[in-house]
This record gives sequence, structure tokens and C-alpha cells, in this order.
Amino acid sequence: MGKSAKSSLELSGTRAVPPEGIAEAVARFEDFLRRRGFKVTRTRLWIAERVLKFPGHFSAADLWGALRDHRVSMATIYQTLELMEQAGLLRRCAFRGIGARYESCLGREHHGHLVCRRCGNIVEFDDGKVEALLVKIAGAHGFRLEETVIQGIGLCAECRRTEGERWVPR
Amino acid sequence: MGKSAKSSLELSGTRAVPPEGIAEAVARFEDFLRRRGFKVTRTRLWIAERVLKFPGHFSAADLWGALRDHRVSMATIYQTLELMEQAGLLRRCAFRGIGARYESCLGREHHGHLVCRRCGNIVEFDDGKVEALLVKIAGAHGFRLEETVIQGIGLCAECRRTEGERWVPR
DNA sequence: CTACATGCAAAGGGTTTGCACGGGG
DNA sequence: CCCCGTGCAAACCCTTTGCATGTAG
Repeated sequence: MGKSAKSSLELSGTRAVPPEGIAEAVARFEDFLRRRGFKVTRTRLWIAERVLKFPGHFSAADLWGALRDHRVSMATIYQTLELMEQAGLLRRCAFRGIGARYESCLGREHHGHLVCRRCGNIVEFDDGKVEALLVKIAGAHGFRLEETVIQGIGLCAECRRTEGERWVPR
Repeated sequence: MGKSAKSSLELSGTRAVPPEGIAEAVARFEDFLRRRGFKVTRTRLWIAERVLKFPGHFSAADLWGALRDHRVSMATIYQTLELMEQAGLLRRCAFRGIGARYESCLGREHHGHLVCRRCGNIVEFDDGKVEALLVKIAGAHGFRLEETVIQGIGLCAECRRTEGERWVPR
């Protein structure tokens, strides 16, 4: 599942971000780096720019592949993804069975994911109300909420029909 | 963080399950195994019983440690955890940074987790309303919802005060 | 008796680290 | 110039797999 689904993580509701949006976000990233005392390197900017161009979810390996002309190492990829996450430009999502996936925060309000456990596809949904509830709950527990993970695991419409053949291919 | 937090995954809202509840659940597991054509082995019953005794979250390694007298292998642990999950007696939870954690479904209605990204502690909260919303959303997308993941990541009350020392210890 | 379950050890995949070189401030 | 950032490869952790033996049905 993991392997074949890797490149088929299609989403509903993804949208490309216009170039000016990307440029602005990269500038924000530079800003973040300087303010934190990190160096602004060409590698980091390559990565940031490429990350922001992904319309949907991507893996570290996807990003590495998309940057192969620049011969960026995985170590650097992961380090920079972490920085971008701290800068608030990126979200990391963990889905069952597959490795971490990332998504740019650009042009994406908070949303949840419906993950099909059979075909691996991910459908995004608007979760304004869900998140509002979470904020209230977190507050009641003295928690400062920084990030929410809202997922529904199950079968997508398509897989519901062809289901029952096997539950896990082992 | 992972290592030192591993044994401090204390929860609010955990509760031990009375023996009769455990016995009944083990019986349900046996039933599940037979109906699916799996064999009812003593190893599987040891594991099931021990799993159901955990009051909170535990890792595969925790379970292995708790069963060391029985010399159960990790391979079997993982296989049986998967079976228990299919039997609906167990939930697997993925939290950022640490490996998978499991929790028995016994005596636990659906709930969400507030995870402190600093100390690793997990606070459970009742998420009846959140889940109801998710069910509606999933339905609207043609999804059959089988499981929900509802997490808030942030700082717990305690860490909010002592925060700002380091954001990541590396 | 037969096929599935088990323990052991070894492999696997994604992520992180150690090291010496290169480049930003 | 000095130190951080980088690529490379090796290490790492958790989880899964292959194989010979054990055991439920």
C-alpha cells in the first residue's frame, strides 16, 4: 500500500499558490531564519521555495526527488523541514502506515483529513467548527493549543463498493 | 524526550478495568479469533489479558517488558496487537516524535488527546461533540468512518510556565 | 497430522547523526 | 576568519519478515 499509494496521495481541495504568495512566504522564512540567528543559505531557500510549490501532501523523499538537480541531502531536507515548521509555513502530518507527510500552510486554513485505510487517498475537509471546539477544550485543561490533528480513518466512497476482498494484503 | 517521557505518559482520566471486564473482553477476543479462523493460543491470551490491564497508553516495548516471564517475541506482540485492533479491543495512536502507542478500548468512550510537545504528557478529553461533527462531515464525503484521531498539540499548563528555555533539546 | 503460530535473528524503511569540507556573516 | 550548514554514509529506532520448530484443531 505504502509504496504504490505514495505517488497517488491526491487530494480534493488542493490548490496551487500564486508565485507572489510563494515569494512572500519565502521572505517570511528568511526573516525567521535571521531573527533566530540561523543562516540564510541558498539550499534552504531552494527547499523552502520547492516546498511551497507542492499543491498537496508530500513526503521527504518526494521533496528530495523534486530537488535532485540541486543534490540536496536528506539530512538537510529534514533539518529544513523542521525549520519551516517552526516558522509556521509547514505542517507535518502523520498518517497510519505511511511515513510522515508534509503540507504547506499557504492558502490552507486549518482542515482535517479523511484517510482511506484501503487505498491511502486523503480527502481534506474544512474543520473550522471542529477546531473551535478543540480550542475551547484545550483552554479548559490549561493547555495552550498550537496545532491540531483531526483525522477520520475509514473507507472512501470508492473503496466502500469494492471492499471485502481482503482486509490486509500482508 | 522520547526515552525519558516513555514511562511518564501519565494520563488524566485513565481508570483500571475490573477483572470481570477484562475476562469478558478476553472472551470476546477468543470469539473473534475463532470466527476468523485464527487459532486460540496461550500466547495470544497472555498478551490480550496483559494489554487489557494497562490503565493508559503503552508501547509495544512496554508490553514486551510486562510479559518478559513468558518470553514472548516482539514479532508475536505486534501480530497480536494487530489482531486485537481488528477485534475492536485496542486502539493504536500515533503521536509526534514517539513511536506508536496503544490503548485498550475497555471502559473508554471515544476521546481525544492533548499532547504536550515539551514534556510528552498526554491528557485525554471527552470528544463526543467533536466526533459527532466528524461523523457528519465524513458522511457528506461518502466516507465510512471507522476511527477518528483527534489531537491537540501544544504546551500543557505546567510547561507553559517554564517554557522558553529551549524549544528543542536536539 | 497438517497448517498455522511462535521465537529468534536478521532485514527493512524512514529518519537522524558524525564527520570533514564548504560557504555565510 | 570563524562557525554554522552541508553532503555523504553510517547509525538508529521501531517494526516486519524468513525460517525452523512448536502446537492448536
